[in-house]
Amino acid sequence: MLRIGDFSKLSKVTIKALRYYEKEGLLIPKHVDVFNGYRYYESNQLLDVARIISLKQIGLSIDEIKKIIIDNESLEKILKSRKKELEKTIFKYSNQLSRLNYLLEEKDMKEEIFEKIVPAYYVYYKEGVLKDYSEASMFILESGQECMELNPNIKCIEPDYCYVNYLDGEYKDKNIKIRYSQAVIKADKPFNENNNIKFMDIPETKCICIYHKGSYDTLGKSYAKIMKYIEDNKLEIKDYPRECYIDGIWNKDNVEEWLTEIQVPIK
Amino acid sequence: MLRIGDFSKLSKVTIKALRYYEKEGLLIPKHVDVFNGYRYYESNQLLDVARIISLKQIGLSIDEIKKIIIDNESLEKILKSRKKELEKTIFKYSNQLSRLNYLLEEKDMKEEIFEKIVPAYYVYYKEGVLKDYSEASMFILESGQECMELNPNIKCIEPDYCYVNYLDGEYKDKNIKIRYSQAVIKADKPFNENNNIKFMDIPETKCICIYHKGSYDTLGKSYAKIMKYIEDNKLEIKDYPRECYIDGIWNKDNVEEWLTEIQVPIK
DNA sequence: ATTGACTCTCCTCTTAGGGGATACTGTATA
DNA sequence: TATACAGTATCCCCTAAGAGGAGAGTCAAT
Repeated sequence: MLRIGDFSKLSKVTIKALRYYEKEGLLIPKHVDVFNGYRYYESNQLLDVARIISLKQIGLSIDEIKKIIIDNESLEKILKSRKKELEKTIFKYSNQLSRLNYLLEEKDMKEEIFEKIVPAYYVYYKEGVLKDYSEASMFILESGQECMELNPNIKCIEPDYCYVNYLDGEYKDKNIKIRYSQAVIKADKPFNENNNIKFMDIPETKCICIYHKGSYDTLGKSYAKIMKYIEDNKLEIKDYPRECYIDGIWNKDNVEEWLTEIQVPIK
Repeated sequence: MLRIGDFSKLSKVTIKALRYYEKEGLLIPKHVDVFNGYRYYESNQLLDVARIISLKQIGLSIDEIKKIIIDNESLEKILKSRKKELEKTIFKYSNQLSRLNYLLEEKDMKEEIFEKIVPAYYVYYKEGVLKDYSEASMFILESGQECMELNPNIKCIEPDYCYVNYLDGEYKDKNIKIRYSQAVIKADKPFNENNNIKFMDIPETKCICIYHKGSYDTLGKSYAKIMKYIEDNKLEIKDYPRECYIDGIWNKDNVEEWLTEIQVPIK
């Protein structure tokens, strides 16, 4: 019979861990002295501790190991679920590494691009063609008015979520095909549509995002950055980028304070 | 000014997290109402939260992010150290996956092989050639006696650690070249050696291990298992396997209870 | 005035033990 | 035989990054 210290040295498992495994019911010493509480292990319990260590070394949690050893659950089932989890984990960390390398390669190392999951929304939208960018704000304003006339009781969500998609495949500065969308609160009855104003559900989407501060003249730079990022990290674009307006002429006089977010939906 | 709920929706960061970041000094709301404690954020703080999220998404801890944002430490330094850590992490999980796949491929899925770090020891050893395996126990016994005669005050470590290496490159059942080693407590003066008994330090070693229960006749099966494991997981053997004796004829009458551990040093 | 949605602080919980305090035991030495 | 010291026991606090919930206060609309 071995006292805990010797058993610990033989098994190379710390005394703390052995006591913890006992508490969890994973490894009960063969004998515990009634008077002084000393734990006594038998050398063949090294087999039991080896099993625990082996399972730990493929990354199973104590709870999972308990399921296997105590509740006699199917090892295969647990291993398969662990495998899936492990593959996900490795994918996650590979992603992180890729982003990290991207950052280290950039000279300025601007850590401003991030990922988020944009929830599902219900939006009205209007498409149109602009002669040039200066018409954009008017287009947006008119879309809102037209929708309100059509549906006087409609309400935008709060906080606001509205964005523009550029529907041309390439960059243009004339005859720009545009779609303006604004998230609204769904009502019991469907809203009225017309030739211009339509409604649709947009699903939850994972997006790569960047905030753009200041004038819209330099938006192109932010687009370029985010596109380079997506390319470098081998991500796949799933839909038109969304240009979301947060602060602008409507609430900030100083153009330096305008804030726009570009969201690129990815797979 | 945005209340925490709206700021949370805009940034897609939970309220709990926002409060936590404030507590950590990472993101202080622009204004806190003195009377009711309400936090008010400005929309341009979305840029700050984006930076935090971006750094979190390459796996930096809050403490590391604090170093960057609050203490203004070199981003490059932190990113590089994170990169090293990340590469280690990915290696670790890839290892786990490889072991997991090994287990899933085996029909019986015996999770009995494990890895451990065997500490450094100081050992005496004796080499010799056995006519066949039946001579082994005698060889071991005589080694011990010879060493004791040479060094009457020598003491083995407790618990015992002793093992045999088979020095032939291939399997043999006659004229087996063997080395028996036993860990002892180092003394102030070096011990006496002779032509048979030598001393050496063995360094700390990472080993793949398996316990073998029962008669030595079936040790070959355990060797085969562990070697297949090492091959399947593409590990590199660094030294002769150690056959460590834990329980045997000296303390257990029943051969079924004999316990032996095979340790294969790897890189 | 009331209701319901928001917000506040404070508390506990999560993993797998590690570190340390304090008290008791067992054994070897003087 | 007394003592020193190494080993063991239990108990409590700590980890990271919030999540979950309790209980109380606050805001805006009806």
